Amino acid sequence: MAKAKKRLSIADLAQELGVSVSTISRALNNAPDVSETTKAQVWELARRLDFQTNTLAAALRSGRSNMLGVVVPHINGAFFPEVVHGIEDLASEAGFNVMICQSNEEVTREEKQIDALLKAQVDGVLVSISATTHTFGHFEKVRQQGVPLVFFDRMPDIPQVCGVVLDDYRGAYQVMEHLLAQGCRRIAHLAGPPLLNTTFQRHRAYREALLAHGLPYEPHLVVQLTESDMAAGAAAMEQLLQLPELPDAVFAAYDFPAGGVLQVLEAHQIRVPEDMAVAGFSNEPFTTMVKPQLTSVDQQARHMGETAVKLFLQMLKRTDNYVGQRIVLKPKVLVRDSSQYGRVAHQALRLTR
Amino acid sequence: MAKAKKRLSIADLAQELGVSVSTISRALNNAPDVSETTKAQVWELARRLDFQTNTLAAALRSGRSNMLGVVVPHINGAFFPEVVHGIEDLASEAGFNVMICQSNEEVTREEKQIDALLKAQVDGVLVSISATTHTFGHFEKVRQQGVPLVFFDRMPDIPQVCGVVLDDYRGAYQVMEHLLAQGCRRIAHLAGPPLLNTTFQRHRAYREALLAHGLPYEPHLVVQLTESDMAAGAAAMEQLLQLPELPDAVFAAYDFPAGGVLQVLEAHQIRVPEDMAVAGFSNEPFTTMVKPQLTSVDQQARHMGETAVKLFLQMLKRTDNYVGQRIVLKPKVLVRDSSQYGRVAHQALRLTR
DNA sequence: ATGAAAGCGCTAACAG
DNA sequence: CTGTTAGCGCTTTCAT
Repeated sequence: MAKAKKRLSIADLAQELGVSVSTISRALNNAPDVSETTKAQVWELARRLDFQTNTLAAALRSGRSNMLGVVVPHINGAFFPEVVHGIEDLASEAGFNVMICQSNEEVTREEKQIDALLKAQVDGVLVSISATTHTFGHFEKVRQQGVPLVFFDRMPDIPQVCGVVLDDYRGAYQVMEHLLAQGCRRIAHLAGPPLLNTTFQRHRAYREALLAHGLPYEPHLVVQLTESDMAAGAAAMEQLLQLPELPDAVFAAYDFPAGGVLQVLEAHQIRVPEDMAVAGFSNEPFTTMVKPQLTSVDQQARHMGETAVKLFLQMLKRTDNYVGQRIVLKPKVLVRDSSQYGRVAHQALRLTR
Repeated sequence: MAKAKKRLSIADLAQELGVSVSTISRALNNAPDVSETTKAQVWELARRLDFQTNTLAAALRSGRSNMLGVVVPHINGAFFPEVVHGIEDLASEAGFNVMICQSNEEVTREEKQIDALLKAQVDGVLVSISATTHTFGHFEKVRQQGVPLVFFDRMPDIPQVCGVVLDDYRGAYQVMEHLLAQGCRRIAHLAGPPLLNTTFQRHRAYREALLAHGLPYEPHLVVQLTESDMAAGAAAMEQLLQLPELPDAVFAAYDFPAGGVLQVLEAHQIRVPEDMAVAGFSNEPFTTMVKPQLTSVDQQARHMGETAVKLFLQMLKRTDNYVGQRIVLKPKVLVRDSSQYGRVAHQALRLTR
């Protein structure tokens, strides 16, 4: 195996072509003030020698790295991967390389990741905060360094943030209206982290929809999930089954717990949706694979990712202290058999909230 | 909003403390030859001023970036995210930052990602190749630059590669033995990309298990999947249903297609496993949420990720032309209701192949 | 249209 | 134990 050869630098190309390094640099960057002939020569030589410009050096000198940092809480399930897809598509189109980091739902890790990104001199940071993020100093730091900061889906509750979110309230409210329209009157809720905007809104919609329909908000019908996986949903359902009076519907803040609910109900031979309707949130692919298929809410993942990048590009163009906008995407409720009596073909809910 | 202040450099710290930059550098890097007192002073000052060492400059100068590049075909499903978790855990423990890239199952993208990683001067590259990777020049380039290269799960068929894979053959063979033991005699196979080592081995095991049991290998019972999602599995099953004589079992190379199979069978009111047994591969979480629960094979995702990092660390320590080893992990067959008549509590298969 | 030269912020000899 | 110094490879004025 060949010993690590010294990589060539633009100086090598310069020497080879008998021009200066600056000419090489300009040619490689397609600067407007280089003659077409030299430019062609340089590119040809670079191609022939398989020259790779050292991005580190370029970034160090220019202050721009052409890298976009992305911090997500995790990449389980379909949502975040799909968002990341959207991000990558648009970002690479715009000439940026994307660096993905997982915070693992831990603030400390999130802080470290942000630090690492900043140190790597990324040109922008896109973040969906962790469930344990209740301090925001690390985000301030990003802004102080003049690095565009865009949030997506999960957004901190601080002023002047730029980002794109789903209208979680609306999505959840529509689910509730649907359940209520189906005749459910004792609806339980499996709630996500109360400090996340997303699950907070879903919970709020749950509550307000009940009240708007003259039903009481009963705290013992609300179970706080500690995880967002199947097991957590199953545990929550077991807990609900201890109640003297059972709910007639369960609305979970995430799909996986809703899946756990279905399992427990089946084990207890409780029919869905006849005895109990079930709905989740996220439109995970598995929701159409379970029986009955799970009612859920589409979160526009891909669109969200693309929008985040667009916001970033906007910030990049504007002045230093431009504070971007906040975009809200419309959710799409997908009514399926787990909540639908009689399996009537059902149009998307038309809501007049 | 504050205007992007100039970030401080070690020169600033040096001036502040009245020492030289090299002392600062050494202190910050915990070099052994710095007095504890100065070291403490430096760290204290750095902390107080919230100094961030510029990794770009450090990497440019030292040639080491403390970054590990990871290229995966995608991050859908649970497998690759889990592997990535394993990688991140061990890598961050060893002081490396992980940069995740998706090839999207496209060689061209894979090549670009590798180039980008190389340009960013990563200290190592961990790759699971795309389904369309049939040329390997980009991997050669990695080696030529002396950058440790480790494959995981999907590995190119070239000599002297270092990596960690699952014993896909064994896993698939065990599934087949299980199906045969259950009395299945006309087993269909939904095959993955024939040029990927993983799915190639699963297919080979399918074939050889049949032959070993005196059964014919019938090409029309093998459907080549074009995607690895539910829809592809559903389409494949519809195709199998056209056969004059139906199979009595379906072994899919991936879980999601197997899920699609279940759906189609249910739509056609074909009972599982009584009329047709079904098995997948990957042990996706949803496999325990469908009804009947899906027999599958655990791929040791986390362990695989950790092993890949260990291999990388080994290569880092060795000489330039050390070619790492190839590690094979044992799969674990998980027999569930989709293939198990009579729902007998079943131990993990004990195999004497 | 091209070249010369000054760094970006840091590390690593080498010298004390 | 600490300081001096020469770059890492590139971009970017400022000249020409």
